[in-house]
Amino acid sequence: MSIVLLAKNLGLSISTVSRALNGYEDVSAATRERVVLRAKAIGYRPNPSARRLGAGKTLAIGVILPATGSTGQAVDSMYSSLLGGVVTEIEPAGYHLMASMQAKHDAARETALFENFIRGGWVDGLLIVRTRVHDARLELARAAKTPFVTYGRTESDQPYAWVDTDNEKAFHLATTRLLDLGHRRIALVNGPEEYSFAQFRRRGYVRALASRKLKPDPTWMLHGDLTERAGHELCRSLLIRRPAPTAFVCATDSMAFGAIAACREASLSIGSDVSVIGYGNSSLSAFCDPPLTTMEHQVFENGRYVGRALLQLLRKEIQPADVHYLEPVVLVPRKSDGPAPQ
Amino acid sequence: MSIVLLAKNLGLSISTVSRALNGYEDVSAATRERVVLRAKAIGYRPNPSARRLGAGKTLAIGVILPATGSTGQAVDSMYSSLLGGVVTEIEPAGYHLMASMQAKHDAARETALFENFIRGGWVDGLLIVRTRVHDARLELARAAKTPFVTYGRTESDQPYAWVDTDNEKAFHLATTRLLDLGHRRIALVNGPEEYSFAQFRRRGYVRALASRKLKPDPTWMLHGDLTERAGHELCRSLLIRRPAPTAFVCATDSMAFGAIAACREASLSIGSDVSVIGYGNSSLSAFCDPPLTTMEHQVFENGRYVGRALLQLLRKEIQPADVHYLEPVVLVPRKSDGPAPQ
DNA sequence: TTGCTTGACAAAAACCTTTTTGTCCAGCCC
DNA sequence: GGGCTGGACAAAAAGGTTTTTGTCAAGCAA
Repeated sequence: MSIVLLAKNLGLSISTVSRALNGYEDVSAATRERVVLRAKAIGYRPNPSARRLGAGKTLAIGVILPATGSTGQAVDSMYSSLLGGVVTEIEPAGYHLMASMQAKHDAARETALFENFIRGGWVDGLLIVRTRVHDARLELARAAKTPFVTYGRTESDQPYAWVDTDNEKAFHLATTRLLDLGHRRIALVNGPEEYSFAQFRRRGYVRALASRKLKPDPTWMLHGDLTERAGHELCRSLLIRRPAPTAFVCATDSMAFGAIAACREASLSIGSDVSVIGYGNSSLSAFCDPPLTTMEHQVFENGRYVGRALLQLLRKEIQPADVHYLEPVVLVPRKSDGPAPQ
Repeated sequence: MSIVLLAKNLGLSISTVSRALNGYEDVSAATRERVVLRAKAIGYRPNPSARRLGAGKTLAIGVILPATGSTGQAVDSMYSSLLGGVVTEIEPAGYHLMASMQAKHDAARETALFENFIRGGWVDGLLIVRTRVHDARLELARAAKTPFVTYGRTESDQPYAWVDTDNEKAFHLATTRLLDLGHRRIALVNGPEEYSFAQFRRRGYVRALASRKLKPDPTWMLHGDLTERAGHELCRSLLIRRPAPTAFVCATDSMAFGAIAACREASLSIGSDVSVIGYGNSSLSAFCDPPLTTMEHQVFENGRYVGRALLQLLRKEIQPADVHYLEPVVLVPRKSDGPAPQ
């Protein structure tokens, strides 16, 4: 059921049918309606491949998800929500999501995948997630003139479109809360240093300490994978020091659960002997014991923002510099933190 | 950098260049090598859109992920691993993954998405996940002559390609373990009845009870979403009965965590007063308190199997009936279960 | 020599749109 | 009446491959 048949069926030319369906102005309202109705009636759907070739657009947005976990085979569930938001916005506009995955710490493959996506002409736009402090992907995308939005900021001398959560504010908030509870020995169980979110979080933590005239101790600011395992090990390594920390601010809920496990092994009571704050408000955080004090942000809504921004960039309605959305974060107080032990 | 330029550059015809790059036999080895080398040298990449139109293939595999969670915005993290496995296999073959998402309980949208994917010619093959007992998607895919592999089985009068975990065996195993520990009042905290995996799990549970001459009580076989919240509520509703269950077999680790929370609220000690077994061996299950006894299966590897099967189906090397892979499941004993209280 | 096969390459068709350019006619102004 | 404008549609080009069909010379048998 090609456009040729539809045109023949209507007694019109191919071009008129095409223009009618694509909303051009140089086709009369009566004709347009006739075309649209008949197309629907006989179930005509334009062939995406031909449409892509003809229009020079792929109608696809590319995203490469970073695999994490000890086996390098899992994906942070946060990205599911993010992509859900993106899809919600782009699908009504006829765009689809082309997803790939990238093993952990495999820079060569990462670049190859990226090159393939953008230079190979697979996608019209890109979503770049888990930005690094210095992120080569931006240069690649720019060189290929492929519009993109990053989820997370990075250091760049040129304007770029980004959506991010206020990591610095979040960790300032969490650390301040612990300070207010009387804690003075607060450890930071952070994500990998290379990622910019980790830098922002550290900055928030340091700023909060500094505002109380406390000097941050670098040996209490540790980095690791965003996993329970890493949280567990980092926390354990901190707990054997003397004096030991009385509180932990963790980069993710997963890390916090690992940290809690380590505290428990050290026979510390969570929420009284030691305080732990997570990040992400995972579905589990309300049901664990004790319920986890954590930071919530609206990942799905951020995804929608990203999707809208991508569409507008593709339509050249806005410039990359116009997309700077910093989402506020709220603290969800539960029971995993409490007054510092005296 | 089109194939025209490359051909001109080589002094060959377009067709010879195309056939050389695509491994046809009617081009001499010397010429082929020359073409491949030059293509690499000048960075020629075939335009995917043109290739798709020319060959009548999209080089894409479609998958529609089921959104879950109370907000309907999250995706079971299991699918990340599954898709990781799929991507690992199909990308070297030049295929990409086109992903969409589907809100919970939105049958109309589900069908529309599916129709669009297959009738609209967006993909060459499909991965159908979270199969229902009666699943209309199979008919749609068959009608459109789109090859597909299901993850999970379903009731169908025609052969179809499926990959599944041995849910029945898994729950037989878990239930038997609890029976061996002396439990007699074992509740099943299952997923939504419409999904076939829930049926298999119930069957395994029932079979295990029957093999000990125990009559399964339907009011102890509950269904709910695969979330902590649902696990929590279902378990709570069971605990207020008299006599109350002494053990819970749960459809996912998430449900198990919810169940554990409910038990704790009832002041029951997990692993002694009451036993809980999960499913999935989530990364958290080893770090919670007590560590969760659960069932492990190799989702990533299953994804690889799915990917390979899809490629072979697309190449018509095998028939759907040749793809019947039932993955065994292993129990990971930890501390959330123990001897029945007397 | 003729006719057939085969190997290696080339020409052209096909894939199905979108976009650009062209046509034609009615209406209008001077 | 000549020339211009604009509305509505049509013709043709463009997009870059793959696939089908065609060509031509070399090799070989009868």
